[in-house]
Amino acid sequence: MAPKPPESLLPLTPAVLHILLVLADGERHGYAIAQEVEAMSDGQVRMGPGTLYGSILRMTESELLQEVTTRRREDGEERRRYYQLTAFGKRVLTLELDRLTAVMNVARRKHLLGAPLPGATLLSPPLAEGSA
Amino acid sequence: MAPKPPESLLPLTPAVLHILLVLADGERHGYAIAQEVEAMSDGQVRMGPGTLYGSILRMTESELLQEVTTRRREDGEERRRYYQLTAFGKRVLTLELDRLTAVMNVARRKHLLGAPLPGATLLSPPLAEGSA
DNA sequence: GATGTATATATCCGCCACGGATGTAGAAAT
DNA sequence: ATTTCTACATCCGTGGCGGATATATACATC
Repeated sequence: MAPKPPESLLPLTPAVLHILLVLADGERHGYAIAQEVEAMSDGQVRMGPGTLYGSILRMTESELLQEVTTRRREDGEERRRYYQLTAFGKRVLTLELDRLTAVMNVARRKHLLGAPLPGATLLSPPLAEGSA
Repeated sequence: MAPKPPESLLPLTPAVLHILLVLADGERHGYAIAQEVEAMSDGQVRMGPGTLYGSILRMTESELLQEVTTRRREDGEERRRYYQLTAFGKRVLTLELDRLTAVMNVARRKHLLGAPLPGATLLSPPLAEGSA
């Protein structure tokens, strides 16, 4: 069921990439995503509600994410809505990181970066399970 | 005359980043830029005329580029319009590459990439101080 | 107990970049 | 002569961004 070629979603927008990166650690609710993005980018990337919930909606529609239904209701946290990556989302994230690695390699060849990457550039870590 | 903080232009769109990367080698005319971008991205990034000339226009307005006037007229190449990076453009490119390096480092910490970057030299030490 | 701030989600809408379609035109090839 | 490639330019529909705004709960402060 995600018969869409993952390459067709590339390149990702910064907002989408950052959301995927946060969710690579595990499920999060929307507000937490925004906070982590800001933290991980050292305050450089700020996600307002428009970008946040708009991106989440589009990403859910394109099946990069899915809402976690098992959680919630346990405490008084009914307000929060948790999201997690789909297998498709992980694949797209990997492809985008590969693409960025290639871009960085170009930059390095042009001596725009300091350090050379040790050979093994883009190998995709085993994708493991496929929920969905 | 470029009193605009370079960070305000970040993050760059893929089109703008690729154009800057091509021009980092030296001056090029528009059509050559499009060809090199397609070549360097291994055909993944295709730049139609709308994106190409639209981006060049905006980049010139924001002083990332400037047209080269000394050239031309030498042969029968009056058609071509050559562009080169400004110092401001080089600075923005460096900042964007630093930003991308930081993103890649985050990805690496999460084990989404294979190889560790040795130096990651050119940014300010990401850890260190505890402001904010 | 009222007021303020942080948490948390949601919608609306203007702005603007992308990028395909289209047009022009000289140069080179067939 | 016609086609193709080079080279630049403009138009405009689509869609993401992202601030403004709204709602509501929890908690701290006064």
